[in-house]
Amino acid sequence: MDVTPILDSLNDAQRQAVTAVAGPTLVIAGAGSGKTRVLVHRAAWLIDVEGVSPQGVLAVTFTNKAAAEMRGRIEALLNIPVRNLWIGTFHGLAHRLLRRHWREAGLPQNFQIIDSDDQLRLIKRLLKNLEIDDSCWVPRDIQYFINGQKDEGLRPKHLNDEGDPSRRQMIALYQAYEDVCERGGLVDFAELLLRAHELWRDNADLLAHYQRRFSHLLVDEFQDTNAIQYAWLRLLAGKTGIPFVVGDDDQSIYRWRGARVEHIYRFQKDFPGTAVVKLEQNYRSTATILHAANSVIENNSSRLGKKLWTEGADGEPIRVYAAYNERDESDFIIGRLRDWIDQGNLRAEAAVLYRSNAQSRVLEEGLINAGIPYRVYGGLRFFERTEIKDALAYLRLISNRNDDSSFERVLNKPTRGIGARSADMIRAYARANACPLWRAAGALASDEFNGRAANAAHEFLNLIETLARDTDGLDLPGKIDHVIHASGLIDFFRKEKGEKGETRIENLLELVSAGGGFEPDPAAEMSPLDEFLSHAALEAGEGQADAWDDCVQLMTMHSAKGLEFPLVFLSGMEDGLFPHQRSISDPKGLEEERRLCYVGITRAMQTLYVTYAEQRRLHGMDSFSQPSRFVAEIPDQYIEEIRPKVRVSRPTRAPIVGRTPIRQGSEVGIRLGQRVRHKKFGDGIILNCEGQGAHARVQVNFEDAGTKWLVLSYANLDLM
DNA sequence: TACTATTTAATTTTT
DNA sequence: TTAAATAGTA
Repeated sequence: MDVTPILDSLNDAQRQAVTAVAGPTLVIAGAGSGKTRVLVHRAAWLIDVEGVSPQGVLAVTFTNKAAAEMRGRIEALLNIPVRNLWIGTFHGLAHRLLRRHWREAGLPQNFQIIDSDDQLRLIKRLLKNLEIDDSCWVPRDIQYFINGQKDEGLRPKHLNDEGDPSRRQMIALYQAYEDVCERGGLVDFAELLLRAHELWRDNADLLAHYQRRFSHLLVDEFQDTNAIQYAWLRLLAGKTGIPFVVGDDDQSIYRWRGARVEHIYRFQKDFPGTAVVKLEQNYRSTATILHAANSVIENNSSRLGKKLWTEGADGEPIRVYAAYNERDESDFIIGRLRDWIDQGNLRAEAAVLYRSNAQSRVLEEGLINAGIPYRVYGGLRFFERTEIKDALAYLRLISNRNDDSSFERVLNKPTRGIGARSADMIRAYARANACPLWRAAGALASDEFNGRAANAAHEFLNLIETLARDTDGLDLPGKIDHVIHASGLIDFFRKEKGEKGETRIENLLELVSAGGGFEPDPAAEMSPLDEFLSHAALEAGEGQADAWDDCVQLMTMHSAKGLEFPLVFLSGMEDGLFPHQRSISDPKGLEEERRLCYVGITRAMQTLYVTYAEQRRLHGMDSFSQPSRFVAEIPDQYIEEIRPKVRVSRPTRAPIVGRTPIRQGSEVGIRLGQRVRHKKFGDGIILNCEGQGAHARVQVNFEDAGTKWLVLSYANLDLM
């Protein structure tokens, strides 16, 4: 057996990982250390050298993109298409299992997946139904609560209110939400994972079957697994399955989404005899950039510990620019981008990263003015557009009349005279009789509604029935085409003025061709339509098109994870913005921000600029800020400071040490997040600043007295 | 029912 | 500031 193609291109550590003996393996793969390569080559090694059947390998990732890339690369390496090899996202694989074993999972055969937007709407509707004030019970918070519990594997029955009435309410809402999903045959993202876990947990035979089948489990981005995903993996691994997990504890940036870095720390305990391989050699960045990254991340306490290094050159210093304000910052970045482009480089090889999406605005304005093409990552995706979701809702109703979520969405879209009043009555009836909206509408239409409303309701019910009948024999694109026309959606959007309606219609037509291009799995135990609908929920499509154009890349640091660019700008590096205000006081939150910074720095291959603004217009008010503490964590020797050419003279701010009283009429020591004491209101935190000199005001959130705006020169605040 | 005024709040995002 | 959601009006 010639193993050259599999091992040739690997370094020692990578080779050690790829050829690890058949036992649990934990690969700590630093940024740019060839993580995917190791995973791909490991799969090839198992199949080609160890003689493991492709059937016996399960590879799990977080994104569809990663899954597709892995499959492609494995096939390229082995030079054969590997069917039977299960590669997919956690959600995709869970979905596959649930479709296959819907009975055991306690689901209807035609269950449908709802995305987070559907979920939120469903919760809002639920609150309205139960007549709960949604200003008191914020739908988003409830959604967060429900998903958080599911991520931990907890059902309402597992939860205890601990005597806390608000918690009791949350649990009750969770239960009510579950009931609605159950009735409508709806499954949300977290539910996919939870159900798949319960499926195995409660069906020993089934579990045994899959345990026998999958001898090797390959896991990507292991640091991002949540409790239920990890539990699912451990169930599958059982006593004999061999997990091979790859991750980087320093790049864990999704704690707020349920990801638990701790899994990477406890892996060795859960799987005794684990071989640990560290990949620290970096093939992406200059030594200077790596030194900077290492220095920053060293400030985190809980780490496995790892130091990136390269055989490459030191490269350029990291350039730090202290801008006067956000406009100045943007001008500076654009100037450098210009130079870059003028030197004959590709625009697409430059990326401007920021902490939060709102920061893209100023940059975009500047880029437009400068006539530099750019692309912002992370917009609305195809299957998330309203018009597409409307069309999908019709299709879902055709497949399942009990889908309340879809029913509600299109009941009066286009308007057909079913106003808020009629809709309320339908909801009330459905609630009183614990039946789907569909049945409620039918009952009311032929019974209680007066002429006009009854007509409208009948019209809607008939429309759906007719659509179902008329599309019965059609193929998928035919069905979609018929539905978007016959439902009146096309006409509805045609009336929308401006270009908007036109785009919407184009998108709807695009949906038809998406249906045409969709290849249903012949082995699937469901209709191509249902399969397409699931696919739409599970794979929302590309964010923004034009990826092939040569554009400067604008994105958040989160979305930059996994990418690399020769030229990178980290913008808005200010305390309060990054680290973000909301994470700053929580040590765990701060460490995660620091990891995010580490991710940001390690995106850069050759040139890295770090910029911050001393003054920034935030939420319509000017505020002052200090450079991000992360900037100070980069040793001076790697930094070259660039000062603005023209400085507007303004008071300098002294470093804050101890309790410095604020001098009248000056903003010395003021920064967002600063703790202050007021003689009447007590202790608080500065949220915002405005104006200068005698007019300077600050907004302070007092622990007891709430949030107040104070004029600095009168307030006599003490810094804490 | 559609349009307009007002209020409110303001990370990060994939499935 | 501004986007989105809600309330009010024609």
